Amino acid sequence: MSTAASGKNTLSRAERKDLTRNSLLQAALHLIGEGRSFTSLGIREIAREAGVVPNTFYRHFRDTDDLGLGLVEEVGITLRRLLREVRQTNVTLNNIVRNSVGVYYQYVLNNRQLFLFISSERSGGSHTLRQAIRSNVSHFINEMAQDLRRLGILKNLSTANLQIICGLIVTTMLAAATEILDLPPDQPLLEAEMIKNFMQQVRVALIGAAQWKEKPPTENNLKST
Amino acid sequence: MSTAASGKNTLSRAERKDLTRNSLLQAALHLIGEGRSFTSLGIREIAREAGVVPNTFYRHFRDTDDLGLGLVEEVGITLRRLLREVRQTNVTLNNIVRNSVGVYYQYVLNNRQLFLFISSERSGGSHTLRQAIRSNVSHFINEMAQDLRRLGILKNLSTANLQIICGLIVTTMLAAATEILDLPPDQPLLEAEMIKNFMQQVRVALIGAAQWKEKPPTENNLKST
DNA sequence: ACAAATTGTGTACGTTCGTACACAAAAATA
DNA sequence: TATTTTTGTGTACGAACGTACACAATTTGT
Repeated sequence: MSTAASGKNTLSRAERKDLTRNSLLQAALHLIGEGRSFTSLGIREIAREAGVVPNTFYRHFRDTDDLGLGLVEEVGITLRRLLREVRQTNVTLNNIVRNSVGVYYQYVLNNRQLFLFISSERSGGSHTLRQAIRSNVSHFINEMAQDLRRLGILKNLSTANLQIICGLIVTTMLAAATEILDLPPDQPLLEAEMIKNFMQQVRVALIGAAQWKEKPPTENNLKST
Repeated sequence: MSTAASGKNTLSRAERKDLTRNSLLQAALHLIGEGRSFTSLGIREIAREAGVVPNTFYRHFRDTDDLGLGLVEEVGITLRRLLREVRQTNVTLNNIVRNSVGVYYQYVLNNRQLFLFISSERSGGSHTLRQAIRSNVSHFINEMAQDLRRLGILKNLSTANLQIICGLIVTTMLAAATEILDLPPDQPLLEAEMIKNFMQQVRVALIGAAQWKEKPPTENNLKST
C-alpha cells in the first residue's frame, strides 16, 4: 500500500491536495464571475470563498499571480486542443473557419468566468500574467499558421506574412470574445448579431489575405517613407 | 475684482483647483508609468504621490473610478481631434491610412502612461471605466466610417459593413498599441518591426474590404447553420 | 511500528486603506 | 468691510490585508 487508495473511498494525499487547490481556483473564478477583477482579489478573499483559512493558500500558490498562472494554463491547454482538433478534421478553409469560430465561442460561453479572467489580464494586470497569456496567444498563432501551411491554404503568402494574418485573426477573435462577455448574459439576439459581425471581420481578413501579393510589382503603392 | 487674476501672479480659485486636480491626474499616470495597474491604485496612494493629503482627493473626485473617467476623456478628445484632422487633410485612402497610423503611434508613444492606462482598463477594470472607453471607441469607429463614406472610399460596402471594417481596423490598432507598449521602452528595432507588421494587417483588411461583395450570389459559401 | 513529511488550522502583528469630522486659510460675494 | 464658500490640512477609527509562527491531524516511507 504505497501510493493510491488503499481502502474504498479514501483519497491519497495528492488527490486531497488537488481538491483544495481546485477549490481555490474555482473560488477565484467565482469571484470574477460576480464582477470582481482578478487584479483586485486578495489571498484572504480567495481563501474565504474557498472555505479554507488564509494560510492554506500558501500551501498551493506563492501569491495571487501564481494562482493566475494556473488559470492561464488551464484555458491554454483546453482551447489549444479543441482548435487543433478542428483543423485536423477539416480540410477546406471555409470549414476550418466556421468550425473554429463555433468551437471557440462555445468554449468562451461555456467558460465565462475563465475567459473574463483572460480578457482582463491579457492587457491589464501584472507583468507575469500578461507574459503568460501572450505566450499562449503566440503559441496559438504559430499552430494555426503551421496547420494552414500544412493544408496548403494561402500558399501565396510567405511564412512571415502567414503569421501576420493569423495574428490578425486571433486578435480579432480575442477582441470579439471580450465584447461578447461584456454583454449582459442571456441576450441571444445581441450575441448572435455580434458573432455575425465578427465572422464578417474574419472573412474580410481572409479575403484580403488571399488577394495579397508578395512584393507587389505594380505601382508605387504604400511604400514606407 | 470679481473673477480673474487681480494683481500680478495670483491665480483665481478655479485655476488653483485645476492645478491640484491635474497634479492628481498626473500622479496616477506616474504610478501607472512605474508599472502599477490603475485598478490597484488607492486614494491615499495617489494623493501621496501628488503631494497632498488624502482628503483633498475628495474635493476633486468621488473615487478612483471618477479620476479614471477624467483620464479617458482627456485621451478621447485629443486623439479624436488628431485623427479627424488627418482625414480632413487627405483624400486618398493610402494617405489616410499611412498618416492615421503615424499620428496614432506618435500619440501612443508620446503619451505612454496615458495609453497604458487605456489599454489596461479597456478590458480590465471596473464596469464604469470599461463602458466609458468602449463608448469612445465606438465614437471613433463611427467618425471613421462617416469620413470614409464622405470621401467616397469603399463605396462597395453597405454602411453596416463599412462600420464592421472600421471596427476591425480600430481593434487592430488598439491591440497593436497594447503590444508595443509592453515592449521595454527604447527598443526602436523591435518597435519598427511591430509597426510594420501591424500596417500589413491593416492593409490586408482594406484589401479584403475592397474585394468584399455585398450579397455574394456565387455558391453556397458560408451560410450559417 | 515509528519517524518524517505534508496539509490545513488558529492566533497574532504591523501596515495600509477608505472615510468621517473639525478646522484654517484664502478667495468670492454682498 | 463683513460674511459665506471653497479648498486643503490634521487627526482618528475601524476594517481588511499579507504573512509569520506554532500546532494538530494524517498520510507516507522505512
